[in-house]
Amino acid sequence: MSDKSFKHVSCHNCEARKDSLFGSFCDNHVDELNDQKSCAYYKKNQGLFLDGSFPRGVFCVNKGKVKIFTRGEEGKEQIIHIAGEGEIIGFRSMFSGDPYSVSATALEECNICFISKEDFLNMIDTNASFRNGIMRELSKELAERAVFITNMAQKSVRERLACILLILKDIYKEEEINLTREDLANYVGTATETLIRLLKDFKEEGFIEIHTRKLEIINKDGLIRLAGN
Amino acid sequence: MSDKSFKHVSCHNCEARKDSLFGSFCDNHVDELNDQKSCAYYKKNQGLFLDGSFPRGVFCVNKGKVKIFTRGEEGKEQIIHIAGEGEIIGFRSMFSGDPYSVSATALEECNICFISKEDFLNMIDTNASFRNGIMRELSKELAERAVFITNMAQKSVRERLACILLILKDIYKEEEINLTREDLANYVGTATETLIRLLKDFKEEGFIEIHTRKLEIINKDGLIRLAGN
DNA sequence: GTTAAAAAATGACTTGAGTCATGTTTATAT
DNA sequence: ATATAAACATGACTCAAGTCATTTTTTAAC
Repeated sequence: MSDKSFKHVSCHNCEARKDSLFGSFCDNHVDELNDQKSCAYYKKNQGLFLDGSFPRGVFCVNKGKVKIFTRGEEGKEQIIHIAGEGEIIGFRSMFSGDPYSVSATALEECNICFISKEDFLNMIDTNASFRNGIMRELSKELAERAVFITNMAQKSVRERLACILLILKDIYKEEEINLTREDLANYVGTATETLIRLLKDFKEEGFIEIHTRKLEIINKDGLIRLAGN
Repeated sequence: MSDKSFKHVSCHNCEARKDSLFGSFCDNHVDELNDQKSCAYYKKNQGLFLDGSFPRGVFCVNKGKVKIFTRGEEGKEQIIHIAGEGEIIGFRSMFSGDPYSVSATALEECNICFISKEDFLNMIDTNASFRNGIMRELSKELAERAVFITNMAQKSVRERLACILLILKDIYKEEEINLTREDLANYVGTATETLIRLLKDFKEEGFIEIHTRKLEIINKDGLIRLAGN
């Protein structure tokens, strides 16, 4: 699957690690982490794991973006989250014996490290502050998803698009948002055609600029007002 | 707020505890739990906690049902979960310093115990199997919410109602489902009028029986087929 | 038991957003 | 460079589900 020949990035000087859950590790723990992890290169659209398969460990994004999604009845994707640099992916499934409830796919060229289930659970057991970080993260995501559910249930597609663009802004930072219209539609929860029409509206209303496939937000405050939370 | 005079239910012979996260506690731990907890009676529509306030501990439902919900922009409730006997409520907010992201209100007369944050976190730190149970629970809910998001995004109101009725069937067991039309609508994510019309359809199609406010599912398989997952 | 208020129900009307068909542009592979 | 496929875009049409107004029934209060 993944190209294991990709050069090994050291955890010590991994920029992504700094503001990740591994960020507060002391030197000893970073040494250990560095020994345990393996590095891999993923090309665009390559899968990390699939809904229904059993997890063998967790992934940590060093570079690139990864979409986390489920599939509805007719196979239509629903994007739940887009993970960026420093995010640990797939640790939810470490604690139950259950298979993955979501799938993960690289959205662009990625460099992603892997830590085995055994090593990861050992860290959880022996490192209380890391464990607390993980629990805090689980709780935080639970809260985020409650908001997501409420938005889906109560907001119009237009409002939801504004919300999602703001979320993406935080993930892509100064980079331009680079998603297919279909992925964006599958995040907002709408039809691709509807999404395309709304993007055009947003452009005409001066909220965004469209550079072919890439999107740039030029009126963040306007979007915040539109999103309404 | 709550009537603290409600008789103290012992954790030792609490039926609800048996299949709760406290279920695997050894006698010593049950003793401790029993000493630490306080019992309270909640009347219908009484709040346990409010979105935005700071948690002082966790609640454990001994008897009754509790709705967990957020509020959208115009104050409209979105029910995220209905907690029944044996469920521990509000532990997500224990791990972050954040205020509650959801509110909780008794749907009927309830008997609910309370364990302080300090005691709860102490259990987490010292009892690894309890801690693992909590982490498993957090993960499980995260997976459930991913499914909920996907349903909201991709299913019709009719399909969603079928899903929610099946979820409620598991919570209410042999009891009849006893929610106002408004609460049901706020769970399905629709307008009260639409929900009422759909309930009528379901009745005419032989899926449910309506006994004034209470609902009885008489064709579970039919609903499963309709819900489509 | 009477009254007031809350919840449930129904009808009429409107519209946001989905579907389908088709055309155009932009990537990707050879 | 050229072909082929994938992604993007637009128009026309439909309908699920929302809103608003009003009535009926149920529940709770006095």
